[in-house]
Amino acid sequence: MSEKITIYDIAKKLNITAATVSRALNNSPKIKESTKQLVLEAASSMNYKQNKLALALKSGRSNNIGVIVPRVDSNFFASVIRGIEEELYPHGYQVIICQTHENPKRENENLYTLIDAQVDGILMSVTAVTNENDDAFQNVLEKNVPLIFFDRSKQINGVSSVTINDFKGGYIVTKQLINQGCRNIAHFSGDQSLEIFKNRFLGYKQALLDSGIPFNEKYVIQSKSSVEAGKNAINILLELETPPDAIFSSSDFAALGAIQELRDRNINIPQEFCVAGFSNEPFTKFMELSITSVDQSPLEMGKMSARVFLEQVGKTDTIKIEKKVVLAPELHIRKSTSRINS
Amino acid sequence: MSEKITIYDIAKKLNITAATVSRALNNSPKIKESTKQLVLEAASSMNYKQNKLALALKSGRSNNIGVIVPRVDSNFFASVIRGIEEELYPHGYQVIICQTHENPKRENENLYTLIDAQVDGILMSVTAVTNENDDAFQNVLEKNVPLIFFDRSKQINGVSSVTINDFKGGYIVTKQLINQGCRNIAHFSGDQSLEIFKNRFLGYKQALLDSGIPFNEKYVIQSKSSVEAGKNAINILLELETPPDAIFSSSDFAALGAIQELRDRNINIPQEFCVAGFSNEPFTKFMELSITSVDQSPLEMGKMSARVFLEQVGKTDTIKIEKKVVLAPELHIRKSTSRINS
DNA sequence: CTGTTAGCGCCTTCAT
DNA sequence: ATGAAGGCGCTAACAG
Repeated sequence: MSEKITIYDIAKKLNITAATVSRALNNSPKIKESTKQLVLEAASSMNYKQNKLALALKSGRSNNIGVIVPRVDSNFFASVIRGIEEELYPHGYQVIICQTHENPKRENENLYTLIDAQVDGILMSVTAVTNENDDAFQNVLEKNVPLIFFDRSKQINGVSSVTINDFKGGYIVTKQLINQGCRNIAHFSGDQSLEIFKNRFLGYKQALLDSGIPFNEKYVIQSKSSVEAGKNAINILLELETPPDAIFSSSDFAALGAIQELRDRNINIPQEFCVAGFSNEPFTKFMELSITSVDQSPLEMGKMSARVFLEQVGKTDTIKIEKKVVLAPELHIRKSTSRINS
Repeated sequence: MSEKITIYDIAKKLNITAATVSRALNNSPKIKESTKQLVLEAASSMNYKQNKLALALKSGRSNNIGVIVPRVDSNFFASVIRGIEEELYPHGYQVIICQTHENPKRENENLYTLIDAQVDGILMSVTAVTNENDDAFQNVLEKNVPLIFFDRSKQINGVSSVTINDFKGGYIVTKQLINQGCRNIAHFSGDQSLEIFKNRFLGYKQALLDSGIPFNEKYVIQSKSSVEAGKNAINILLELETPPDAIFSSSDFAALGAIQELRDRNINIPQEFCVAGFSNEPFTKFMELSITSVDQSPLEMGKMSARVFLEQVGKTDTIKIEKKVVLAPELHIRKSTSRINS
């Protein structure tokens, strides 16, 4: 019952050859309509299933695409993956998930593993910008496997990317803080070797300049994306002789940490202190004191990455199609930075 | 440069045969140490990579396992997937993700697609309990592909599952509400054709009985897992002539909706009304009015499912190893049900 | 210890 | 319109 049945079994039953069966199944025009019917019926009655592995071996295409992310249990990455899967599903691609856990070595392994597995493309968010993985990326390109970066990208010739305009994101959120009357605006940044964090920072800086507010280096703190890190960071800032009156955090989690700490110190938000985050994590909306944040439209980012992949796949041209898609960030203004209505 | 190089290329270069190369690469004891070295060196210098597809075709094993979930962008499922990936990674398995979007038809397609793709196992959370997909499940079993349910399971002979004790979860959370002095405890349930929701409900009911509190059918409302659904549900309850003074919701999102609505009506939580949820979504902890919820240890559930798979894979015995792992739920008591400290 | 051969399941020229 | 034969890359008897 569970025996694998092949086109040879069908051929034998019909007293024809496997080649004919193959052609019939693939709807080749060279096959007589009558035999085509015969084959189709036999195939379904015998419960025939094409062996994708054999097909993949023969064609060199696996119909799998690999997705590499730092971790899958974050709302942002999970949403991107959802978008990718939804977009690729109708095209018959399966999505293979890899996690780096922010470890460049894992990233390296994942890249080689996916290539070994003969994926038809790799969509990924870069973990770090060491160049120790350059060989792995080169390997991907040499194998002519489409490589697409989303969100966290890396400058490599011939590689497409889908990102948001992080500079603008940083800019508009900072402007909002300024509009609320804040003048001593601090910034929690991530690892600035990653472009996304660098650009958010630059947007922040530019907004200050454009408003005639001097940039203060002491107001910029590099912190991890966690509640704990946010608490630590705000504590450092509050020790300054001129403590800030607002924070733009590159991470919603760090923003939350700051808020919790401020509250413990009975500092009124948003009246005395405004806080804004980045990523629009679900909880920012749900909080009683909802948190202003910049949305990165992860679902759309995933879908767009998938579309870029679909455009590139199969194109054997050595002329690399390098496509840079930049999505617009969207500021969600909430209570944590709304002095007007509070 | 990007040409695929095979064991034949290595063989040719070394004037030996491909079989020898294969054996050397696989560290066969029959190969002279010296030639083994030669082969290894040649392989690395020629940048040889094994073609997994050919291997898979030959062995019938793909080293891929399929994971089917309703959606990937929920903290619970994402965490389970993370657990699965982490556990299987050291064993060389890749994880293929499929989403059903709660659509039985998609579930059916996903099952067949994964079998077509020759996955070595399927780990899944069932979408619905129609029996329209019975053929698809049977197909999996006939192909002798290990099938493991996590969280949402389905009673099928020979299929293992990893779940939590939902009955107990419903029981302990209801007990907590009773301990806080609540006597008119309502329940938001999910689709009770799914065992998890049925069991949470039964636990709730039992807790009431054990405390001598009469069960009131009108207090049980079936609602979707969304903020909006929670609002609708609470509004219905508040119309009753004896409105409840507490809710145990099978969904954190619905619990949140209820809380928002209660707050709009200036009903004091937890003093006048207690609310508890289920799943321990991140936001339940982050809220200023943190929400009591039952943790399902999704990471552990994922790892455990993976381990059960690893135990079963390769066992060709027709004696099916049916293993039922039940994890303990953990109640996280927070402000929404804590009258003592507030 | 190494070479020869066959085959995993499918597709695709080349004949007929 | 169909059959025959070779090969995708690798492994596993079976020889020697």
